Amino acid sequence: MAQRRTDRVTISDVAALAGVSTAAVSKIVNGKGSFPQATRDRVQRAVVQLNWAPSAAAVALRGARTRAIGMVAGRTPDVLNSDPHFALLIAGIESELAPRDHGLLLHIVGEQPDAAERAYRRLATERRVDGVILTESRVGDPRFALLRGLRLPAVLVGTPWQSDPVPTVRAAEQDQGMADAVEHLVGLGHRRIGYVSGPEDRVHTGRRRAVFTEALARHGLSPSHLLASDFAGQTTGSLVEKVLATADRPSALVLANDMMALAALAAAQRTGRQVPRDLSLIGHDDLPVGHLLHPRLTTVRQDLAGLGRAAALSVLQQLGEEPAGPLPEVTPPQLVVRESTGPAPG
Amino acid sequence: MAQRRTDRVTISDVAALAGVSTAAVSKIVNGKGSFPQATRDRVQRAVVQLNWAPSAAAVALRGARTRAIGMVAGRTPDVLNSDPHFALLIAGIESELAPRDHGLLLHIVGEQPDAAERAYRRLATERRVDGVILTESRVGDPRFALLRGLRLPAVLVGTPWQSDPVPTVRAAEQDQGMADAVEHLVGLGHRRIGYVSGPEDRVHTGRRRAVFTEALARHGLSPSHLLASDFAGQTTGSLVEKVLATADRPSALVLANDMMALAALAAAQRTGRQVPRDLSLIGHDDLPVGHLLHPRLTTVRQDLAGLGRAAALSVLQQLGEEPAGPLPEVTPPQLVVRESTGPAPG
DNA sequence: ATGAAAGCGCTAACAG
DNA sequence: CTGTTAGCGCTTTCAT
Repeated sequence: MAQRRTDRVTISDVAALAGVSTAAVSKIVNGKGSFPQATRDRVQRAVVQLNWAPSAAAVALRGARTRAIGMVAGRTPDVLNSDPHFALLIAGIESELAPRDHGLLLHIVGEQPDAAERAYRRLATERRVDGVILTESRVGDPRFALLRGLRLPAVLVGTPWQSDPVPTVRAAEQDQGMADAVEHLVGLGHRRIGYVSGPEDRVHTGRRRAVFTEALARHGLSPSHLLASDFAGQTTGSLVEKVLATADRPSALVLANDMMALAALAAAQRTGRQVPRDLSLIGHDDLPVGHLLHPRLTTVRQDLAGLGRAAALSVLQQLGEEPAGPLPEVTPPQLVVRESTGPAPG
Repeated sequence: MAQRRTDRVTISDVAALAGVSTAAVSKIVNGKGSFPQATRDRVQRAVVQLNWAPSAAAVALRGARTRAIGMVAGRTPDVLNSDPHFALLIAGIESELAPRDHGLLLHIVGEQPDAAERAYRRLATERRVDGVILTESRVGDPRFALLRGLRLPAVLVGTPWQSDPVPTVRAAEQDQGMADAVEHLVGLGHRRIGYVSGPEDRVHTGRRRAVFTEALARHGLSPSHLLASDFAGQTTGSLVEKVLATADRPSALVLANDMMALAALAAAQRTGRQVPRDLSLIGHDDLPVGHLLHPRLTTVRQDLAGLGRAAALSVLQQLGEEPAGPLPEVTPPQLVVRESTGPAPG
């Protein structure tokens, strides 16, 4: 009796144990043909007993589907870390991929533009993934063209740079949250309201600032300050410290994300201001950290997990893995009033 | 002339264009045989022109190597988010995998124990990855046995539960940071020092608490409080608020990570205490957020990126993808004194 | 209803 | 030095 290598159990081992052909095993496991219950049971038992599962490589080679989705984060570790919205997004993505037996192949590359491009290119040419999820839409984003050339299905989470070059998932009423934030502040009597934006190359940066400005304009107001920061909390901190030291300082500040708001809060405390007594603060995203601050952060909540779920489903639909149909609703950005906003001072 | 499908360029296309056999292409691309420069050039040109790269699936099927490493995070999205140390770790891992052309396949599953097990099992049986990186060593961790049964190479980042059941990467002098933290506090005159620990099922929880207690004992002191919290900042916040309301409250608190310290800081402020005047606080990990707080957080820095790098290299060595040899040094945990610690009150 | 056989794209033996 | 060939593990016609 021939001694097979004990490693690597294959479909043939299962077939042998069940006393059927490999073709039968394949069909039964994939629910294809129609077999007598007895046969099906024998095969199922053999599968379990041998702890067998089809080799992903063989399946991929055969059918050209890898059952993996790619994601490339073009950020330095540090910045990635200080903007934890990624984690929420990824969790949402995974929650749809996992039950459908798809994996998420993650690449964190530096900020050099060609590093990201190389990563996408390899994902495509090596056929490691069936599709990719794009985040952090940028001005003049070169990835759409690249991915199209690579014929790699993709979804963008967020606002595309120009026309819809690639399927996109985003919340309806995208701008309402920011508009509400401004209303809230104005309603509290604030007149000197500033905005601290993130990196200029992000598409949403310009957009949110525009919404902010327009919302103020509806009250005959204009921004007291338009500060350009980045995602590094340090920058925001020193920027805000500087502004608070001036005579025409704002009584309220809206910031592009919660980590920046956290930095602003510290800056305020450092310069002896109290929040919200001397300065109101509104963040963006509603990251868990906002609850942990004192005062608790008023913020514009984004349904990051929902966006992740919708994005995953969207690629899956493009791949024909998921029946076409409307994507699940993503909850629109929504103002969550907590403790960091209050009446305008004196 | 036969019209090939325009899609999916394969090695045969390259071979045809270069006028050689597929074997020649394979060898030249992989630097195996020895060929005249002219041939090599023709092949290289064809590769570039066709934008070809070997199909990962075919290579994997052939060689049984997928060039991917797996990681399973058994956490709920929210908890994952509030403990961003993952991001730093992953960044470290990627920084070694990427240049060696390996991917990181990430699975975020819930906290149900069997979810993680299923994930590992599938990673192994479907042969989606060549090895895995384990984090968050737990008491009675069932993963070692599982992975061994699955014959899936693995490394653990952190302290194993018992004997070394699986290769492990960690810093030398693991306990020095915590010991220094206690020294620092005692040196500042603190006598009532408490510790707020994370989930009991983590191996490091008991260990760090023990080191804390021993370090105090060297000064004839014992912990004023030993609080058992979890990673949800909320829990820590209310725990700390409660303790601060008592008469025998601590004058200093050491916390199991920086997010918990952040929560403690807010709790202190909420109950009208000033840090560090009324209460000194020491965190753990040195996450970027610590810089952004006011006061800036004194913390025990962990070289998370270094751990990630070492872990990646360690699996790669097990796989024979990387020459055996000593792993890079991981910087030992180190006390970073900033502003959240000060002289004991009164 | 079930099995034999071809072939997905690649590489390692083996010929020439 | 270079090409032919076999086969990795699986699925899918096509026969039986």
